[in-house]
Order: sequence, then structure tokens, then C-alpha cells
Amino acid sequence: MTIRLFLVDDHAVVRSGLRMLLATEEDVDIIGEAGTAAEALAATTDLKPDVILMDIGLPDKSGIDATRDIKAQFPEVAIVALTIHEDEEYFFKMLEAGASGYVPKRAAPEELLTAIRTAANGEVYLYPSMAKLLVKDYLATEPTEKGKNNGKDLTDREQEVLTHLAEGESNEEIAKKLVISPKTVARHRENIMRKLNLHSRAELVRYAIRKGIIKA
Amino acid sequence: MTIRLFLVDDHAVVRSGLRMLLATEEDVDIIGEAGTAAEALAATTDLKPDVILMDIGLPDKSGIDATRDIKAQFPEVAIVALTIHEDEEYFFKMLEAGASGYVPKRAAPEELLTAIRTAANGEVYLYPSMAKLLVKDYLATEPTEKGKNNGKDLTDREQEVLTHLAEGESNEEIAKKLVISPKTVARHRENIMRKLNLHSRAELVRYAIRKGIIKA
DNA sequence: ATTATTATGGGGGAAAAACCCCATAATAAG
DNA sequence: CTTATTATGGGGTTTTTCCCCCATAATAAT
Repeated sequence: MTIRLFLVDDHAVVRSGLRMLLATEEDVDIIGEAGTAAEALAATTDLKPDVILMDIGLPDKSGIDATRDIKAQFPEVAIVALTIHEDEEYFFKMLEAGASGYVPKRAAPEELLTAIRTAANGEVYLYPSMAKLLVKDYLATEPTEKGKNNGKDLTDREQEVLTHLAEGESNEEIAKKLVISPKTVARHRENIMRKLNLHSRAELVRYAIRKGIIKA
Repeated sequence: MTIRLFLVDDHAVVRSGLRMLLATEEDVDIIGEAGTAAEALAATTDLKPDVILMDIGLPDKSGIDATRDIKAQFPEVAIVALTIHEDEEYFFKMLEAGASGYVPKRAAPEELLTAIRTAANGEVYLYPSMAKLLVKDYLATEPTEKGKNNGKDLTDREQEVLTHLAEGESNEEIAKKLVISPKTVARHRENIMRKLNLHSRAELVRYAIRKGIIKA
């Protein structure tokens, strides 16, 4: 099962270098290359590669936009960013565009290969410095861990049920996850609502978001 | 600059295996090991390792809590989770506890080494399947501001109805306020949900809060 | 002028939610 | 040793949600 790889970089020298670098890998087959976003999109339509190595600095439009365009039409194509940029801005935008990997050009060749194979496998490869950024963002936006210093008059079990309720899950779904009867879930829900003086799922969701039990 | 590593796992066999595995690495020096969270905390106080390999399933308390405790007292100590668990729950909790890496036990030895070296370097190593989870979470919670077009294909009337729906009002209540039939409100609600790909009141509330249509 | 969109409404039905009643077992609190 | 709390479930009823079907009138777009 060879990985059909496509290269996008505006510098021919870089593309040649990558070809050379990857030539010895038996599971990677470079099926084409492009120097512009437009060419990349056209080639993707024809070739349907498994993975695209995408530079961010392209002459016509950014690799971020190119990624967005390609993922919009071909979501099954995995795209790995290979770039000199290591700042948050480009990294997060690339993630939002749908990238399955992000590798700085200073990375070791093995890391690039790992990223390519990981992306081909449907997973995500993040270079450690990038992973650190993402975790930092996660910790910044994450509500102070699943319900702790909030809803004080709720029991542990009620807190747990509340979290699921707020996520929009039905009594049935929650019952399965907690391995209890739907009736018990309903019972907990009633107690929660009475304690908090809420009267609908919608109020419950807002309460949970206000208290940081779940994210909006 | 050798990395002073400390092992925490309740199985002596696993610790021995890790010692064997890492013995040949010149840049890694195993300075101690522990089988419980309490021992790990005590040893950390004495030894101040650079990196701790932390199992999650421990006899006295979870490796997650142990990580939280250690990071609270010694934030400069990097902790890498090495565990059989690959589900979201443990992963995210471990991140919140302050882990600098997360490696499933099924991972290749080289990956564990990479994680240790990455953590020692102050960065974060995430196993690809875990990185995927984190990116998914990022995309689920961040698309509003850093993303692009907010699905604003709602008509004025739909926007109006959406506001009331998100406030938690019933179809009946909204109908009275807008002086239309409850059936029409339901009709608008259906159209809104189809357009936004939402399927419950709870999702609708969260959407509205994310978009700033109502405040939490 | 035909077509698409918008806003309006009705019928119906399966499912879920919301609100009551009841109970038991285990544990914590006094 | 009682008592209170917690977690667990069963029963039922009414209301609401959610998702289809159908339609008409007014306006906007082509």
C-alpha cells in the first residue's frame, strides 16, 4: 500500500530535494508536483493523491487557502503543511483549513516521513513545538475541567449527568454511557432541575455554559 | 546533557522492561522508579527528575491526580503519560493535569524516546491518534472567530425565531410574542435546524451562544 | 413570466422531555 | 440506632420536540 504523494512548493529546488529525500522510501510514491495553488487544485482533481505536502508561501494564494479549497472539494485527501513558519497564526489557520499535519522545514527528514505516513493513515501529526501551541490553546479555552468548583449543591452523580445533559445527549444516550436505566437518568435530571430551578433543556445548557461545565 | 528520568508504573515488570529498553540510550538516565502516586510525589521532591514517565492506572490514586499534584509543586518537571488508555477522557484530563506528552503503551519504542526527549526539551509530544483528538476538539470549539464565514444563510425571521428558541422559550411562547401560529414557529425552527445542521434544542442553544446571538 | 425564496399555516406521528407518584439498598450523619 | 442522603429504578400523564407531509400569498430573482 504505497502512499501517493503530491508536492506543492513554489521553489523547484525544494521540490527536487524532497523528491531526492523520499526517493528511497518504498511506501511513498511521488505522483506529481506543483508550484502554485491553482496548479495544485487542478492536479488534485486529476490525480487524487493520498497526501499533499503543502508549502504555505505560494505565489498566487497562500497554502492555507489552497488547503481550504482542496479540502472543500476533496475532504478525503490528507494535507500536510511543510513550511518555514512556526508561529501560531499560520499553524492555527492551517488546522482550520483542514490540515492533517504540520511540519517545519527545519524538522528532521524522519519527522516529515512520519507526518506523511500518519496523515495517510487518517491521523494527525504535529511537530512538538506546534503540539505545545495547541495544548496551550486548549488549556486556555478549556473550562476549568469538567465541573468542579461550580454547582455546589449537586452530588457527584448529578454533576456527571448534568455534563451529559448539557452536551445535548438524550436520557437514553446518557443511560447507556453511565450503564444505568434511562429512568434513573430522568430522576437525576429532575433533581438537578429542581435544585437549580431550571425547567428545560435549553436553560440547562445555558447554565452549564455559564458555569464552565461545558464549552459553548 | 543527559535526561534524568523517573518511572511510575504499578507493575514492576513494566518498569524493568522500560529500564531495559532505555538502558542503551546514552542521553537517558533512569534515576528511580515508583509503583504508587505517593511514592512518586515523595521521590520527585527528593530527586527532581527532568522527566517522569507516568502510568495512569495506579493503586492509590490515578496518574492524572498524581500528575496534577506533582505539577502543582514542581511545574518544571515534565510528565509524559504512558498508558494503555487511548480514549478522549483520560487524554484531555491528562493535558489539564499538565502533561507534556501522551504515549499509548502500544507505541513503538522510538516514539516513547521521542516523547521523552521532546518533553525534556520543554515541548509537547502527542501520539498521532491523540493529536487527532485534540485537533478535533480545537475545530469544534474555535471555528467562530478564527474560522471564516459564519453560516449566516438564515433569513431575518429565522434569526428572530432562533433568538427566542435559544432563550429557551417554547414554540407556544414564541408564537404569542411574534403573533403567529405555533405551527409557523415550528416551521421556522425546522428550517433553521436543517440549515445549520442542528438536531436538538440543546445544540441550538450552544450554537446561539457560540455565535453571540444570545449570551450564556 | 416563470422560478425561487420567504413567511405563513395545517395534519400527523414517533420520540423525547418534563413532571408527578411510588419504592429499595447503601451509606453517611446525627 | 435512627435519620438523611444518595443512587438506583418502576409506574404514569401531559406537554413539547422533531420530523415528515401538505398548502397559499407575497415578494425577489432570472
